[in-house]
Amino acid sequence: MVTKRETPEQTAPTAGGRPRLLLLDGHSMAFRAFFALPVEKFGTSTGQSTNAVYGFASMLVKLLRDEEPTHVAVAWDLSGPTFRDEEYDGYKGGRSETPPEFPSQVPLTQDLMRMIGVTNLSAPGFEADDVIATLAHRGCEAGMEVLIASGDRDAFQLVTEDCTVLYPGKSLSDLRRMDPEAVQDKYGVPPERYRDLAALVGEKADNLPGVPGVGPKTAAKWITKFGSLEALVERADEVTGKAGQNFRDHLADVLRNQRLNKLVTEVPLESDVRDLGLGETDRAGVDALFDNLEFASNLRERLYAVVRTGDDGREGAEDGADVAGFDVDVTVAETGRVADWLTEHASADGVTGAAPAGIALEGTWGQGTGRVDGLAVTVAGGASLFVDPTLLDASDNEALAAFLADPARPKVVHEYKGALLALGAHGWELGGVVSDTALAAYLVQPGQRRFDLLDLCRKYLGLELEEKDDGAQLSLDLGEEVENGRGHGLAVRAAAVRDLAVVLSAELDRRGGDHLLREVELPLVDVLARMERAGIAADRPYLEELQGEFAAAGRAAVARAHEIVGREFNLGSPKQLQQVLFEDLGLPRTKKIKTGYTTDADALAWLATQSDNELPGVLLHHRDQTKLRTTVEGLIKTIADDDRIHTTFNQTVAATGRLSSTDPNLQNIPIRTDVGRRIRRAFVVGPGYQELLTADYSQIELRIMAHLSGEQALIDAFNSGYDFHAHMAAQVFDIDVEEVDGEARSRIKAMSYGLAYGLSAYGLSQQLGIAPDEAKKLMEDYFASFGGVRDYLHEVVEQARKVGYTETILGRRRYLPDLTSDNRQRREMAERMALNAPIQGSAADIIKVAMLQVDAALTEGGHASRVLLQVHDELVVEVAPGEREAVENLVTHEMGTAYDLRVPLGVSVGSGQNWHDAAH
DNA sequence: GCTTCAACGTA
DNA sequence: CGTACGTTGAAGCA
Repeated sequence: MVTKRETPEQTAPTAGGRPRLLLLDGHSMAFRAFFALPVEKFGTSTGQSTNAVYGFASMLVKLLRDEEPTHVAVAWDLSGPTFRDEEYDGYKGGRSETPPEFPSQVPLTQDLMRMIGVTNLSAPGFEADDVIATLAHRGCEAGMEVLIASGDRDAFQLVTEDCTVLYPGKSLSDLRRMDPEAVQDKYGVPPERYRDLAALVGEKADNLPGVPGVGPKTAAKWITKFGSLEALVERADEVTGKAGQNFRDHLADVLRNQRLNKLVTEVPLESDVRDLGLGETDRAGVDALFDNLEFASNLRERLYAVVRTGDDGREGAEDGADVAGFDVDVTVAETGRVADWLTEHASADGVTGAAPAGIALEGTWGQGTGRVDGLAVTVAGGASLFVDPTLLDASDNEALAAFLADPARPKVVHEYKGALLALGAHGWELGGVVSDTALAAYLVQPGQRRFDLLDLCRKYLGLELEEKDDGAQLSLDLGEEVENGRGHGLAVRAAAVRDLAVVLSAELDRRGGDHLLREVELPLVDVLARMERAGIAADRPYLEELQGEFAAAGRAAVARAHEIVGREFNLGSPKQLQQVLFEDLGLPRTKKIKTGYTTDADALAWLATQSDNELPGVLLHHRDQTKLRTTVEGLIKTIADDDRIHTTFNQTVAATGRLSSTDPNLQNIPIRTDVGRRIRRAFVVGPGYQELLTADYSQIELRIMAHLSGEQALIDAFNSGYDFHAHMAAQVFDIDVEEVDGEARSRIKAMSYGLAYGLSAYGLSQQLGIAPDEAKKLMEDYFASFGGVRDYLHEVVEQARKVGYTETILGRRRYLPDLTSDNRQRREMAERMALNAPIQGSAADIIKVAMLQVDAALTEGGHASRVLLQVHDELVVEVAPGEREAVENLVTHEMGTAYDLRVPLGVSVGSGQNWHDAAH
């Protein structure tokens, strides 16, 4: 699939060919692009809208490819007044407001043009149209063929045999060629009379009213009859009817319009048309810009295919033709003939490395299970099979099962884990999956939160897939209507997945994430699917007991609070709470928030110290009890029929590479307080198993900091064998480890952990409840011993600012365009993200590798024990009878050897009948 | 019924 | 003025 691209030759006119000048009206085309593409679908993770830039670029690429111009320029309006404003102060008056998402995209588009090698032009006091008119004029005089891309109809007056206007139709890519004949056909007048027509009709967008009741038809009729507007004015008396009277009444407007709509062909410009040759593209610049804008490969590839980049034909360049067409020739095979179809199109003895088949499912999944309502397989060439699982006979079922499970027949799918769960519920296995387009897209752009197939198609294939009213059906919105029989939409999805996988794979290669996909994320999907399917056993009666207890305590707190205040109010409402605390009781104000003053736990604790009033304390207690009650209630709701809780692990949500857990979230079950910790007793070993085992990494993030920074003092602290934080404290305060008291140890512990988050001296002081000066002193003392850490953190941010992204030990990137933001708040936020991402992300890398190793070792050792949960630095394993010692050794070993750091990976394990007792 | 906000649980 | 998540109830809107 990787082919060398031919060197484009459009910058050197073929022998005897005329030079061809392409002129674009920047603002008008960018504005068209803005409205052609939904702004909410085109934006970066940091809020920069990109629809106009994307649309403009993709239109330009199409023009470069189709028209092969030798010279290109984009003319832009400047913000100041033009001579037209001086002539008519209502000029462009009643224009509706520019959408706020638009203006910031103009300089971005201009930057892109410059990097591509296209000249940007503008002239003070003139509009872009005038610049274009001037260049068009000079181009024609120089014997060039001129093309003008503009969304402004005034450009039609420039049309000649040598000068064609490309005017956008319904979509941006659909540019209509307006040559003299086309103008005549459309308006009934030749281009040189177009101004006359426009003057009569008026231009609403420019606040230039024309003759009431006169549209293009009447205007053309008059101009044809009289020959020109000039002649028409002279013989105005001869014009009959109401329209004629209106014309005479509005003659001044018409003449003004005609003066204003004349484009100036003598704008003073520094550049000569000869200087507008298409220059060389700054590939690194474009790459960086596209990364910042979070554009991906399809547009990039199409662009590089049509410009001069200096390194054309380099290996690894993707052949654009492979995806450009997206020719889906879907034939939905009759159900009942599955075996035949598979034999014909997806034969088992097909060559190794054959193009993968795309798989798409209609169905649902979650809670560790799922259901398949429809399945489509699309192979190279577009042939597709649609299967309704309820209509299969035994032989079909067998053939399909064999195909799906066969690791030798490669497949690509969107949301692999969902497919495993849904298919698994029907007894089908899925093997040979070589890519998951959602996972691949996540690794390309980890900042995105959603990876809809539709969105990805738009983004990476430039295809507008349209969701039909009836749900899963998709059609191609490329002016080409497709039939939407049952299964057709699914087959299109499967085809789209195939094409997407190719594009994303190329993109991932470029970003060095290929290894991460193939060796870590993709294999992990199967492990996660089995974890979700297994679930963790829950003790329902115990949870219900807790619920009753927390509810009663909550009710008591409510009663007490009402008693104190002397009236009833909703303790759960921050708004009512503010009323009671600050208005009724007149307690001192706390920190300001959007909706008034905060009533969070810190603030309530502070309030408790500010007066003798019991209320803050009661509120705090109520908060605790309510939080615990809702947590317990949420858990009870999710207990499945098998008395187990099946969470969903999301692999494409956290920007740093961590997993997240939802429905319910089992990664935030209380542990810090004694009361909260009791909830963990509800997670118990299930029938047929002996106990739960937990294994966690100790101080993994700090160990990663030691590894990445190379700070010897920190490395030594891990190798000392002493209590880590106490050892660190001893270093900082220059005392013996035995002399370190609890206070010193906890301060240093907070300092160490805070570092990885970009904690400030102020933040540290807040957390430790000490003066800012004291916190600052603490930081200085800390860095006096561990300066290498500070140097490393600075270096990480600097490097990220330079290249635009951070990287983990396995090469997982996080893009942070805000590092160069002018907005201080955004920039500093991005800096903290930059220093945290490699640390948190590397820890995520390590535990993912550990999960794969543990899982493989359990299988290899023939153990029935299984991993149930992952909580960022901890694994929860359900241990089968008689396997405890073996599993404990195995887990400790595999977690400890997941990655070779400069310090050992500390692992501690514990086991017990429930999650609480398995702690250590 | 939907979204936004404040609040709070975990690593 | 500390990173990364998900869930809840209240409030405001349609």
